[in-house]
Parts: sequence; C-alpha cells; structure tokens
Amino acid sequence: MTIAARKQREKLEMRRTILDAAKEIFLEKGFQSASLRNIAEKIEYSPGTIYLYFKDKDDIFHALHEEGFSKLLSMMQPLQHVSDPMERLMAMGRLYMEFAYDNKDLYDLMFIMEAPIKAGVDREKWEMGDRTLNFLRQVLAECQERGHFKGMNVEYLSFMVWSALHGMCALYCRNRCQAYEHEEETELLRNGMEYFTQLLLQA
Amino acid sequence: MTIAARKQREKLEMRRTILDAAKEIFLEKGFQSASLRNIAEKIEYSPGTIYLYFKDKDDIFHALHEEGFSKLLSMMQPLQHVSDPMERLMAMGRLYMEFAYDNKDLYDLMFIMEAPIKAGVDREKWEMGDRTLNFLRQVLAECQERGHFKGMNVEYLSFMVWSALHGMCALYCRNRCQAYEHEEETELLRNGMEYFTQLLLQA
DNA sequence: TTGTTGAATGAACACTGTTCATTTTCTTTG
DNA sequence: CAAAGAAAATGAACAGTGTTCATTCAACAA
Repeated sequence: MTIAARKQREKLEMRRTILDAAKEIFLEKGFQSASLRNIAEKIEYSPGTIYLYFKDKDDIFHALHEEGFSKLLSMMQPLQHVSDPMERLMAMGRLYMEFAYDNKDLYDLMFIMEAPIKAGVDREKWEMGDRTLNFLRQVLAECQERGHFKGMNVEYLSFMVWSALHGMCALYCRNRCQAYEHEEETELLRNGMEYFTQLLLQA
Repeated sequence: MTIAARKQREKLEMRRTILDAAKEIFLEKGFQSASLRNIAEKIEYSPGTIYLYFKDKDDIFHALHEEGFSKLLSMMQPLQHVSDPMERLMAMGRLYMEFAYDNKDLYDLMFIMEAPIKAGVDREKWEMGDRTLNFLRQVLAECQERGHFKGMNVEYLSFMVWSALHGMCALYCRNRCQAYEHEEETELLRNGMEYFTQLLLQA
C-alpha cells in the first residue's frame, strides 16, 4: 500500500498548495477579485486542475473559512486557564478584536462574507464555529454563577455580547469607521471595547 | 426653455427607471450577481445606454446607497419629538433594527457591502450618513446631560452603541444567526436588543 | 513491454463590466 | 417643409470571469 499512500499524500499536498496560493492571492486582491486563473498561474498549473481538488471557487474559500476558525480557536485555548470568569470574558473580547484587526480578510471571510455559508449549513462546517461559540457560552454561564447578568438567558446574552464585538469589527473591516472623520480606527476600537466592558462590569 | 427642461426631466426619469430596475434585480439576485445586462434587459434598453446615465456599476449602487440613508433618516425624523433622551435612544435603536430587518438588502448595501464606499469618501456621499450619525450623537449628549454615561466621550460612546446594534443586524443579514440552531432569528434580535438596552439603562 | 488508470491540460462555453464607432432619433436652422 | 446639426441609443468588440470536458500525458501493473 505504499504507492496508494503516497498518492493520497500527494493529493493532500496539492490541496495545501492550492489553498496556500489561494489564501495569498485572496489576501492581496480580495475574495471577489481573486480569480481561479490567478491561483492556477501562481501554482503553475492549468485552471482545470484546481477542479480536481475543489468542487468550485466557494469550496476553496470554505476550506479557508474552516482554517480561520481553527486558528481563532487555538488562540483562545490558553484563556481557559484564566480562573476568574469575568476576567476571562474580557480577555476573550480583547483577543477576538485583535484577531479581527490582525486578520482582517480572514475575519471578513469567517463572519461577513456570504459565499462560504450560503449553501445551507452542512454539518461539520460549523463545528469549529460552534466550539468557539461554546467558549463564550461557558464563560458567560460561569459569570452568572458568580452573580453577574442576573436573570438573563445565556443564549441571548451570548448573542448580544458577540454582536457588540462583531459590530465593531465589521464596521472596521468594511471601512465604516470612516464615518468618524476625526477619530483613528484603532482608537474607536480600543475605546468602543473599553466602554462596552464597562457596561458589562456593571451588570 | 421648455424643451431643455423636458430633456432634463427625461434624463431624470431615465435615471429613476434604471435605478428602480437595478433595485429590483439587486434585491432578487444580490449585488454581485445582478448584471448590467440584466438591468438593461429589464428596462428594454441596450447595456451601453446605462453608461449614459451612470459612470459604472458602482455608481448605480451608490445612488441606491444614498436612497437608503434618506429613507432611514426620514423614518427617524419623527423621533425628534420624543422629549426624554433615554427613551428616544431606545426608540431609535428599535427603529434602526426594524429598518434592518424590513430592508435586509438595503441595510446590507448601506452598512456591509464594500463596493459603494471603497473609492474614497467623496464628500457629500456620506452627508446622509453623517446626519444619521449626528442624530445618535445628539441624543447621547442629551442623555449625558441627564446624568447617564458619565465621563464617556460621545464619539466613542456612539461608536460602541452603533456597533452593538450593527453587530446584531450584520449577523442577521449575513446569516450568522444560524450558529444558534435552536433559536429563532427574530427572538435573537428581540432579546439581544432587550439585553443591550438593559445594559445601557444601568449606565 | 504493453495495457490500464488517473492526473493534467487547454480549448471552449456562457457569462461579466465597459468602451466606442456607428446608426437612429430628435431639434434647430435655412 | 427640408436639410443640417446635435443628442441619444445601439450593439459589436475587448478583456476578463467560473466552469466543463474531450484529449493528452505520465506513472503504474501485468
């Protein structure tokens, strides 16, 4: 079975090669403007070849989508050791926002773009997303045990908290911070975050 | 000057016709998939004609962009008569969210899409957006006069409030509410809003 | 060495946004 | 009213897109 194993390995390597090239081109040209011919040219293969490894363009960016979640998830993992849940919640918020700021396009792909999520929720696709969300659910439940967010439903609470962070990140990613002509984007994000945490601490 | 006046009127009517067709097609197919040939076909003109009235595709959707803001603005106008600023803030929030819910695609165009805002902020483009934002600034300033949001900068505060609402609307528009398998979208929005207003009332 | 299998190709299809020389339509002038 | 001029609409053409598929090619098995 050594040759079949090698074949399979090569198949995976090719997928990786395509994915890396796609990511690079996607990051420099944006999702819409990145064409399959660009990607094919970069890896020095013909356009048709890509279709032997991915169903279509969406399939490629869906793969990157998953990678984004596993990256975010692995960054969040260490925070499990912060014992105070309220402190952990704040740390998660900061990390989430930093992730969005440092990986603008990846964040966009994960939480804003239509393409990868459109064709129905196909099970495992959101496994990573689910795990990330569970992180938030858990920390909020622990906060409640310590007397915060009294009488609130964790599902709706997590949605509200997530939304507040996502809102800032989304306005940033899609250049709506320009509405504030006299403020720096980074200051908007920093202080927006600061004020929101103040609200949470009072609840 | 009667003929020149008619010419000008016809020019405006043609713009309207194109805009209406574009809006319709855009609403049913989405921005990216709506092609100029689709629009041209709908109004029974050739593709080239559209370029006599609009610079390019972005220009069309920028026009719709402005229409969205003037619609939102005109809906907000009556709220100026709510005297209690805190109550007015809540009413604005509800209205904003309802606007997003009832005009999903228009909201998407105004606050999420890349196209219309990309090519630099060209002055008047954001006049409507600015006026909407000023509404929020003003009500928040009045809230502060009555002792709320002590020591907070209105700019950053408004960004945070806007973000929280936008976050929910954006997750809704881009189908990320699916992350909550067991909750209705409307319930997420309703309760998310409810919890956020609770936070604001405590501040 | 030959036969078989599967990977890679690249031309082709139907589309896209945009341009522009040409034709058609309308308005003004002689 | 006819001819000249201006304005509006056309549609073919260009360079690009995502995707398909008959054909070629290279690696493996017999």
